[in-house]
Amino acid sequence: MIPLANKKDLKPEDFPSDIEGLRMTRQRREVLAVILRDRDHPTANDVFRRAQDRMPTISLATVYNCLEALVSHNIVRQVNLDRESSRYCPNLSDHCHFQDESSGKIHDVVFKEGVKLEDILELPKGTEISHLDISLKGNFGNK
Amino acid sequence: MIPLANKKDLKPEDFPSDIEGLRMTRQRREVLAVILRDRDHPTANDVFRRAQDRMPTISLATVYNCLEALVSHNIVRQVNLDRESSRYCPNLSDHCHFQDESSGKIHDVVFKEGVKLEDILELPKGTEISHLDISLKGNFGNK
DNA sequence: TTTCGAATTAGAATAATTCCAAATTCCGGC
DNA sequence: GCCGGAATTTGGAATTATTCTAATTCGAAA
Repeated sequence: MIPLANKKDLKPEDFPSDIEGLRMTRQRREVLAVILRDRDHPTANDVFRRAQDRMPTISLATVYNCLEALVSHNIVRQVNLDRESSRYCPNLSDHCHFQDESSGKIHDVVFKEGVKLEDILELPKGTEISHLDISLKGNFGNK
Repeated sequence: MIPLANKKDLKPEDFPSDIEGLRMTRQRREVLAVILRDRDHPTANDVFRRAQDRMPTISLATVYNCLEALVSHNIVRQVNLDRESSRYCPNLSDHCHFQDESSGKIHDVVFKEGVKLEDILELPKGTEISHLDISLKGNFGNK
């Protein structure tokens, strides 16, 4: 179900040649590897700089192309907080994002067991949800 | 608590000279009046075009300035969906946003009675939430 | 009425992202 | 292995929303 979620140390060249119907090119492997390795919700530009370590000729446009391909094939998730640049996240399970205001860092937060949207929101009957985005900002108590 | 939420038909010139500690200039009144009148979550540019009807000399920069002043004084709320331009909303009560994928229109959705965040999310004890954003995308069933 | 800080303005600047057209790579069939 | 068409990559230009800047205007208080 989340085939790649735990493959933190898989080398790019070991990825299968096709993931979720997406042909894995050299660049796409590299971009994906960066996102799986450093799970700190990097921006496109972060990914670009990191990918350059192993692939100095990769271009920013390609990073954007790869990210869009990976996102549209549900291999990685795009995270938007306010008007900041998009960030990318290899965690595909249902979760939301908490931004610590003192560090700016983003943490994944999961739902409590058994929570369903219909229990929380007044939605017209029959409403179909295709995307859900929850983001929080605040501070951890122990500070 | 939500002093302006229902003042749909208040004329700009009738606004008090100070709202939530913000001095109400001619331009700020006009911008606020537009947001209170048309509750369709306009973008800054929408607000600009509408404000020009009654105030042809207002500038886009001013609209941005006014919006930022109104938002930071908690008089209107800024709504960000994905990477689209920010939208503005006079509804200050706790609610979230549902974007109908077929029309693009945005609807307010409220929480069910008594729902609390701590009941829904696995948050480290003591976490303080300063901002919460929930947005949904999908379709109404009856279509 | 004068004054002074705040607000407004037009236009330039910025930043993230997308677009474009050319060059390269990939892959199946010969 | 070689060829052709399709997909991908690339650098740079273009776009878009928003912010910045510096000059001007406004407006409340003295």
